[in-house]
Amino acid sequence: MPEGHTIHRLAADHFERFGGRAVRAASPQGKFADGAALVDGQVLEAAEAHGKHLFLGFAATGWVHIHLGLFGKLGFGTTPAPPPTDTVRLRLLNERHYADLRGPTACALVTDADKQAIHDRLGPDPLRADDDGERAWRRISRSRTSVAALLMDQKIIAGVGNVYRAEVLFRHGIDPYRLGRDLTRSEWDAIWSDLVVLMREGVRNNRIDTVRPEHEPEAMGRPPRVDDHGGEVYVYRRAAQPCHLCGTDVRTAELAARNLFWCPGCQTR
DNA sequence: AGCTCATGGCGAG
DNA sequence: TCGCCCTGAGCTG
Repeated sequence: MPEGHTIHRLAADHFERFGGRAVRAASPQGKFADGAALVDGQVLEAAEAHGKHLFLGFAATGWVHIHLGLFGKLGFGTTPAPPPTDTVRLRLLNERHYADLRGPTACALVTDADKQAIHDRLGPDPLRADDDGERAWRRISRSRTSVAALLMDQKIIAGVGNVYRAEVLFRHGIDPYRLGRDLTRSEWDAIWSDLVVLMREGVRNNRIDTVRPEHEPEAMGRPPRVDDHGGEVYVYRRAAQPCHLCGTDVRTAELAARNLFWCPGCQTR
């Protein structure tokens, strides 16, 4: 269950384990049997992420395009690899490592042109060094859509998911129902640069932590918090619990078939 | 055993 | 806006 930080981390993890050498590839589940057969024995030459899309580059074969969707998972292990279960869409293997892909929305061989078309339809990614928030701002500043919906739109900005959306809006005190065109330039600049910092830290730690040091439970005089999804957050999945800062109950609502979380006490701008 | 829910996204209408 | 696709964990019974 990934946001962009997970995918960038997976790209680096793949290259570290499999880069520059021939890999064995198989599709125990069968849905990628043809692709796996073409990749089998090829050298992994690149691993790249844009938003939630992962690309594994094999010179003779092209790119394996992977999108995990909501349920997909990639798990690494060291050899000897156990027999794959029947849901493994793709297993990569070398002398030392294996990687099992399960439940992806997409796993397909694509050409350079196909890959470029995917880049072209995605917005700037806070984790890509050459990207900046300019293109996103142009669309946001003209949009009558809520900033909450815009942040989840991968054509506008790539890699942000439901957790980063909720948390970055909290950190900037912004009401999620504000319209894009009502955002100020300086508010957007602050959101973008904050996402760069938060998501880089997400890649490093392989989890989403958004709580500022001065708001950590210890600093607030509260007992350490046990979190059920692996990171320290302000509002995500904390519906009806008191806000860490103001004590107001965190609210939740459905927006475009996803759960939105925010603090009505803090997010008033 | 069956249900619900989850850090996503696509295409049909 | 809705239905649909993909998997697995954590309930309930």
